Amino acid sequence: MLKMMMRTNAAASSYCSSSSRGMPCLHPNSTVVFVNNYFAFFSRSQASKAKNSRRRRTQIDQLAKDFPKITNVEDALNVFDRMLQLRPLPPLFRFTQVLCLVARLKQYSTVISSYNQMAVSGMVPDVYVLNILINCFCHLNQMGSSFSVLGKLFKLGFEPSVSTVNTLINGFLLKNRVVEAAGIFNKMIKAGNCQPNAITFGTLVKGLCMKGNNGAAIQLLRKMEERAFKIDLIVYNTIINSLCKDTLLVDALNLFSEMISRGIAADVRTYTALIQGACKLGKWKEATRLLKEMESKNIFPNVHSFTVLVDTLCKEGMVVEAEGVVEMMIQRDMEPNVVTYSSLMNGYCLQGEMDKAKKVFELMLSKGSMVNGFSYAILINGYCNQKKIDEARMLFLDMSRMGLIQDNIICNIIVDGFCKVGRIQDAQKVFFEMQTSGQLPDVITYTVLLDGLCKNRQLSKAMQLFREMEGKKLDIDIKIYSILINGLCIAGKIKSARDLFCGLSSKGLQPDVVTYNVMINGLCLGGLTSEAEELLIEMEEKGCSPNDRTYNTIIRGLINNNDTSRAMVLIRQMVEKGFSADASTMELIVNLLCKDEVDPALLPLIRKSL
DNA sequence: TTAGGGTTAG
Repeated sequence: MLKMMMRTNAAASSYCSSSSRGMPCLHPNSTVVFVNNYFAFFSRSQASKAKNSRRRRTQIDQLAKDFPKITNVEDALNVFDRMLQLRPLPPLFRFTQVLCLVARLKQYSTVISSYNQMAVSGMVPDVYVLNILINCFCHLNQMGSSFSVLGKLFKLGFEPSVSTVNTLINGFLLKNRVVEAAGIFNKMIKAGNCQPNAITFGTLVKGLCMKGNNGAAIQLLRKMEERAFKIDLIVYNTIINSLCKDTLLVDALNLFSEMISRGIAADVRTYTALIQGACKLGKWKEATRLLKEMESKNIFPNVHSFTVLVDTLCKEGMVVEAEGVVEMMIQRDMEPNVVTYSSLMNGYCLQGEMDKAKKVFELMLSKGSMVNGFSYAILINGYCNQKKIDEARMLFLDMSRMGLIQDNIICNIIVDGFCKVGRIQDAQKVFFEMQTSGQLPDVITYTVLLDGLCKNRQLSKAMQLFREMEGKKLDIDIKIYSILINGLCIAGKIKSARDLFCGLSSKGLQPDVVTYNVMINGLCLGGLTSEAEELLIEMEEKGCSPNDRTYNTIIRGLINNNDTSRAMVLIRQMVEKGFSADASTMELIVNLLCKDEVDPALLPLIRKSL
């Protein structure tokens, strides 16, 4: 394990530092070393040669036999080290096999450091090895290094294969860099010596799905059909999964039927995606039907499938049922993984059952290396939502000790947590620490802090932050303007809020229901209830439907401004639309009833609204 | 021996 960690730490940087000098980390005289080794080997006696050759072949054969048994990085590296000690070295493809195994285990840095060891031993890479390296750098988000390897590929006199291009396209898509991915694809077509294959299209389908563009993904699938490319299970699964995530279960089931009618058998991933789609829509009967159908086809749910069930049940508030699924897994000798437990923990957090959530977290800790950044984020978020910021902060600090990265998502959670309890200085401290540690705040960090400053009546600091956002050319959307309009309203600057609201269309932005709600609230706070009512009419005319929050805000505004009769009209409207009074509106209505300020004829209506 | 598919957090 220690050996593996040392390799991983030395990994990518080793390649990059040398490649930045224009010389990737291959041994400078690798061919010479290889030839010297070769001749040194042949200079031995013939008898010794035959004996050694037999022994070496046996050793390599034994190592090759071990390959399928390798399920972890330690074993892979063990085999790799034994191979490196053999003289002469085993053929390159044996090393490539090990690199593949490690890459499949997602230990990309380890692949790179192992490659560097091969280079030091004098091995010259071929296209396969270089493609594996490019793939690893892509997964490590080091596209620059990927292109350095591509340069090396040319230098060695190779041509990029279709796999090289597919790997680079996938690398860009992994990072949402669709334009660059499309650029490589177009170059590939233009150059003509490397034609796209089914995997190229499969990769592009995945890219479109990642962007939520299911329609375009299906169109590409149809183009594949026109060009007689084989459409396999992976392409179908990619689109079915994307449709299910977007709760388009009917479309997913249609594609599923098409797939089956073409003789492509579904697998556990297909069914898992469909079950998730059904669960997300609360169609539990459909989920059960799919579960029975898959088992009737001898396709059995695995840890992923059960985890999807646990997650969706928890998000539907059915934590007891989710517990049952975890118990069922254990009964079936299926070990729940970090995602299963984290999902269950999230379920408890959503219910505010922090003690139970903490117990799951402790259970995970007791199982060794089961806790990851996600687990921390879920628990920290749970504590923040319960306004238990000190518990959240302790966990946040604990992450560094555990060697876990406090990424933007976690920092944003903790900044928000501090803001929600009014500890703006602590929130700002995390915000500044992010900048000094190189974990640059993103648009969500800014949004969270801006909201915190506004709600804690620190308007000048909020405006300063907003200007910083503009200066950094962050994508300032309608949510951010809603926060700012709300801040101005809370500070009593209704005119400024109204000016900002009226200027939205000139910025190409449309107010949404939240923007209308905060502006209506501001107008009510300023006693401008007639204008608030006009805005209610305007929003409906512009196709933005008011919600229960809109009605509650305006009704409270009218009551607070002693316009009981208009409040009653809007209570009627609210009830007719199926909305009801929230706790604070209810309190105001009850006060009115106590003061006999309500027409008794309206009592049945009020009862309905409560 | 290389490239495309499923689960958790703001």
